[in-house]
Amino acid sequence: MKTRRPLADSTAVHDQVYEAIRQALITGRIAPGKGVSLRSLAAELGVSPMPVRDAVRRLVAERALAINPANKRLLVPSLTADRLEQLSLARLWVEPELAARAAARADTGLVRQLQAIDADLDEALRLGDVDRYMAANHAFHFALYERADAEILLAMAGGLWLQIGPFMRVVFGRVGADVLVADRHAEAIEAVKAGDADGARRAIAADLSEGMDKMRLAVEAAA
Amino acid sequence: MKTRRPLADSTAVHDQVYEAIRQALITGRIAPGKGVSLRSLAAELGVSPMPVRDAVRRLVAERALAINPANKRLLVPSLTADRLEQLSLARLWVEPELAARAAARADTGLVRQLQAIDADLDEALRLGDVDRYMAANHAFHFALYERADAEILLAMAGGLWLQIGPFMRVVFGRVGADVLVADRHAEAIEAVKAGDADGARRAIAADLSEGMDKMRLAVEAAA
DNA sequence: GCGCTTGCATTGTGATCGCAATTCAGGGCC
DNA sequence: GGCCCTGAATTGCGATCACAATGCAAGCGC
Repeated sequence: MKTRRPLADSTAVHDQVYEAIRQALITGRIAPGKGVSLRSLAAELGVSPMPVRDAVRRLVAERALAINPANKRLLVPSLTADRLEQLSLARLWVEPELAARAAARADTGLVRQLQAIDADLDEALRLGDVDRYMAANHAFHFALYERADAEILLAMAGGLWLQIGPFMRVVFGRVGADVLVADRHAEAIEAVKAGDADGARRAIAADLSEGMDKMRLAVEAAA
Repeated sequence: MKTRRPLADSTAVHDQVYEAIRQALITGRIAPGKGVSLRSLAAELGVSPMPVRDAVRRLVAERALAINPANKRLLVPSLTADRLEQLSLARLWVEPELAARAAARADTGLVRQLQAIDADLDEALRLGDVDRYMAANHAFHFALYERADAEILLAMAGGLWLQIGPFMRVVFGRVGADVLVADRHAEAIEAVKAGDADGARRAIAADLSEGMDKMRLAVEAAA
């Protein structure tokens, strides 16, 4: 337990903690609205409260976690229609923009990479493996977005996905993953292959738009 | 030095530190590209390194500070044309959107508030008080945006202003504040008064667009 | 005189401790 | 039986210490 790690060779502990909590949030393992605590998280992850504090600060700054202003206690933000609407709007702006830039900078390597991820995604869908589907979907979008060479916009998109994560889990829990997909990815790949920026923008916008509509319905149904 | 504060009555220390560093960044008191350290900041602010760590984590998450990936040391992000372009794009999307929503929800109280701030802004301009001008400009925009009742978009706008802060200082250092203003604020106020969402959107978009163009020129001139 | 190396100062990270405040359960009182 | 009050446990915040690693500069060797 007390083994001191040589700090520089691998990622810092607070980064690992950050990733762990992030994944737990995205996959919905921590229920929205529920309260958490530094010490409980630390115990659960087998680390001291210190790196958890650092990770939590980051997550709060990214609005993936919230602080009850009265008692200053941590809690997972609740899923509201209002939040979803704002997140949808923001995603529908940034992500098509990133897709358009990426398409303009694409090469055959990217196309092959996207095709491979999309194949994996279809496989996950066929098997009904929700976790794998979500991972592949994330991988697909961000493999594309990274090519946009737009650090700030990319970070914005990452933050939005982090906040939208819990909503996705709600959708999958209600309607199943299969209804979510109406393959706009192939459309996007074609646009990328052709270097068609506007085509990629439209494909990604359509992809998001459909997904967010499903989430909206699921959230409304939950209320 | 060791006086323990009753924590609940006022804001926490790490929040005060956050605000202090934030202001220092926005007003350009810490030069971009320069390195800072937790202990030096702590000493400068007269607090222990601990709350500085918390504040810095937040600022890094908001990309107002950066970490040199090699030595993990802190530094103020440099001003590049690429960063400015992305920030401009993002601002030109969120802020007009916020303005439009605010205009739809406005009342006479907001109008009076905006008029008062704008008067203060003009006064600052007349006196050549750059700090006061920047504070008033910030106050004007966010008094409006807060009325949009869109927490997430508002936070996004806040993060963008924080990142754009150093650029503003560069502009003022080069061309002076007076050339920045071509009073779109009056135009915005009129739209708000009339509840004209699209008018407010256009006015704010024009305001930003002109300001960002000035910054672009200043940054290009610096290279 | 110049380059390299060694030693010290500084840096970020993590652990541990103390404090104030809130939360919650239990038990006594009416 | 229901209400309140009290005490223990939990929580977030801040301070201090320890440690590995990097940066920097003085001093040695050539």
